[in-house]
Amino acid sequence: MTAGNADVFAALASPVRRELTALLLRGPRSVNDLASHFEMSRPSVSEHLRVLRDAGLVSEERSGRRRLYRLEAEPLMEVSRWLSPYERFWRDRLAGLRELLDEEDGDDHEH
Amino acid sequence: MTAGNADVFAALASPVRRELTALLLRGPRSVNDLASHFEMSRPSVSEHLRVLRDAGLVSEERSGRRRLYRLEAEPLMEVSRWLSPYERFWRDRLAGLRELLDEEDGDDHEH
DNA sequence: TTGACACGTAGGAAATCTCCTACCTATTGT
DNA sequence: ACAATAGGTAGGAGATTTCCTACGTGTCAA
Repeated sequence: MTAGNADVFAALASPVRRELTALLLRGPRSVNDLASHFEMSRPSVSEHLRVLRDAGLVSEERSGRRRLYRLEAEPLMEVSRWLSPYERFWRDRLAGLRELLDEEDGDDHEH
Repeated sequence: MTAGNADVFAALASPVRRELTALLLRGPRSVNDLASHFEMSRPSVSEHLRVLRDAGLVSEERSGRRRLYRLEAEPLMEVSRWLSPYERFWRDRLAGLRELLDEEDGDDHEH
């Protein structure tokens, strides 16, 4: 029961929390370690970690007087599964664009 | 300059807005069409569309007195790019797990 | 045992989000 | 021209987020 109820997208909506997950990608870290990368107070970082934990994105392991936070894969896989129909969508879009560029030599393209 | 400044993750944080993008995956739709799928008032849907637009996730095309909203691929590709290092991460996790299951026949597994 | 350390929680202020009901403009059909 | 349609905007209420400073608890080291 590691809890994975709360909204993963909402958890990832905060840049701070995305930064936290990026740090945890390199391996488990303690709260102070994580907090040292931010201007924010340590308790605020703790609160962000709580949100990530409620979304199941991280788990904590008590190790002495420290707690190691560890990234969990499942919710991220969920995001990936959510994304996949859109992936198909943009592949079609790009295929269409490429087709158009191949047959015409138009010169009125943005980007 | 279709605008893509605002935070894509924040835009996708709302279930309503994810539902809107899902609807738009099937093709461009007018605001009333979209709004008919929700309990919410039409102006509220308009506001959600504005958030999606600010994130570049949708664009609008004026067609007579209606406006067709259309899903845009780029911000979703951005999400996919953000996700890819994590994809590698969970592949490693799953590989490690499989390895472990192959060599041991342990019986003390959660989940 | 006692002080220092690591961390969570409480409570609150300020900002932001989400929804509403008016209300306004633009376009279409008659 | 006029009524109906489509949809954006204003302003505001209530909920939620995000940050802070205290403060409490558990653990280690001397």
